[in-house]
Amino acid sequence: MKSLRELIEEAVTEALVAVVGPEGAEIDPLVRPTPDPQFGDYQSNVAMGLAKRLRRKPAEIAADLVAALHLDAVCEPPEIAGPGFINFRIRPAYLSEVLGRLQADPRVGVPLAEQPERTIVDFSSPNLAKEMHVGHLRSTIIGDAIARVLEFQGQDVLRLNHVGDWGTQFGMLIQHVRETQPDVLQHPERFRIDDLESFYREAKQRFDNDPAFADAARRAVVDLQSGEEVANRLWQTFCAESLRHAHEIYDRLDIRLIDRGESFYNPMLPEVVEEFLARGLAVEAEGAVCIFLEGFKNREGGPLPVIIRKSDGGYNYDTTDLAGIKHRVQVEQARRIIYVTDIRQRQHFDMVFAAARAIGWVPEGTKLEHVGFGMVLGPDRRPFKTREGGTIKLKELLDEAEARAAGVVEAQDERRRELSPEQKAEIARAVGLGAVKYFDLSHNLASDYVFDWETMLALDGNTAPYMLYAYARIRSIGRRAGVDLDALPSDVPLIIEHPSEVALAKELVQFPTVIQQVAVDLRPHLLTEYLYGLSRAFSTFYDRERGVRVIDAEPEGVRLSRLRLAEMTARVLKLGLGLLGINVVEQM
RNA sequence: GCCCUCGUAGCUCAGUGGAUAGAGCGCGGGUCUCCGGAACCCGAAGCGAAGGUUCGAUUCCUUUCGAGGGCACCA
Repeated sequence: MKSLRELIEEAVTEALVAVVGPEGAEIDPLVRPTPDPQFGDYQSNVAMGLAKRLRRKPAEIAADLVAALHLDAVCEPPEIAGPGFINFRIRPAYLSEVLGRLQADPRVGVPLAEQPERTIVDFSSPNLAKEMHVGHLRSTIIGDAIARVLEFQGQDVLRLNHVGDWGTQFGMLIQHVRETQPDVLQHPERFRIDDLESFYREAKQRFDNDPAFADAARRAVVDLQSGEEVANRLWQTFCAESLRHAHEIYDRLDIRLIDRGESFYNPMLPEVVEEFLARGLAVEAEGAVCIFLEGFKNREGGPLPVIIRKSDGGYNYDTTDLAGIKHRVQVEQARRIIYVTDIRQRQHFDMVFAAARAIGWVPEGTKLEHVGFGMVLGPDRRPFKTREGGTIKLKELLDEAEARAAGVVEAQDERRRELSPEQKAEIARAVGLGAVKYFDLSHNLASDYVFDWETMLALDGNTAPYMLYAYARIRSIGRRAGVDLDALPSDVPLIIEHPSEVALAKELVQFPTVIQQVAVDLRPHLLTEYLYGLSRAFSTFYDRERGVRVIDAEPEGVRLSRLRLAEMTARVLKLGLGLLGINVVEQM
């Protein structure tokens, strides 16, 4: 189904053809939402730009366009305002017709992809040598939300956890453990993530301060690569325990991921280098195999290469990522590959994408996209750390979120004292985890944000507690009205008359457009903005001064219509929050 | 030095080549005998700066100031 905006765009384009001739079809009709409801819902700004070209006054052109428009079923007669704006106001009758079609649709108008697009979302991707920490939060949350939106569209999504399970850090760990913890080899089952964390710290310190150990660590990497048994057993133990730990976090966050670490691509690395060399796209420079691409410069202004084989013969993440692209395109048949990492890696991905395209691995129309996000900052506006300067473990952060949320729930409950301890715990979990996710997703991707418990757990404003409360309260309307909102007839005649009903209806019909936009732009905060706006529209609808009666509305037809509007609002909230990875609760 | 991201209200954040730049918190004032006030209404207060393109720029371009980040064998 076409969106309102598309309908108007098509009509304006048709009018343009009528007014200026066939080339009118090529003109952007410049249809936009209006900045102010007094100007209607949409406006076309095309007349102003045409004035010079046609040597006529914009208002006259606008008048001709309006005369040629056929939108009677959708809009009130368009008005010309200001220097030549054409203003469109959607007819309430049209809104109720559209909503009437959506009320029986569990997808609320979001179309299912006719031709699912094979899509890979590469996200979370922790380094397996360490416990998951706050640095992994954003990729995990954002990647999951993006995957959920694309899955809801019916795309064929593969969620890949490109874990760091290879490289020098494992050499350090292996060597350190081999020297100091013979026990681990005998009893790998006793080995826990906490041990890994402290081993890593110790190993890192030795690596930085003891050249002999550093050498041994590098040799341990060689052992690992050459299949030496002890090194490999240790490596497998580390990886297994790390992944077990990571999936505890994922389960808690309700996130599914397929682990496919860097080591998966190891066998493909030599041929990546060979292929670039054979095609003449890579050359040896300073002992390393480099791809020099147009437009990338180093600090001295010289060329900046993609290094695919180091001078010591080893491979790095450029090589692995290139192998990854090749595999994902050729074996996985991906048509869209989305990398969710922090924005500092933007240049790396720009270069790797360019290299992959240069060698022809990426067919026309296949999209490689980097979703880069900003840092999580502490109250001091520095990268978020513990008071002692250590990293903040994800597990502890989630624990604290739930504990703090429990306090919020308790304070709410004091007004009513009707929730059981189990209910409170469930609500605290939903609110706490929801708060962390929602706060993250509601920020513009590229900007850093300050991690602030108070703001994210506030009951007012654009927060998870507010949204969850909004949902719970609407559900309670059903209970109080003695109606099962989920069992309303699927063809309730919708009466959209009061301004607050019109405003709410306009919000509801926008849902498919917003989902579409998030899927294209990969910006989850567009969805949080929308859901917040929807909640506010409902708030006005339900307000005793500005809104309408609902539970006790008369006659029955009006009451049913308004209950349906409430139900649809709840449904969109639940669906929308669900696409952000946030679970709702029926009571709060 | 080059490149990237970003500078919007006291604070935390949205936003658009178009008509008067929006929320939340905080602040000042007011309303409703309140379907669970997630109340509601009014008000003060802002596009870092300067140029340019444009009928129109907060948005695009240039310069400049400021913040953070990246810049050859870590990922």
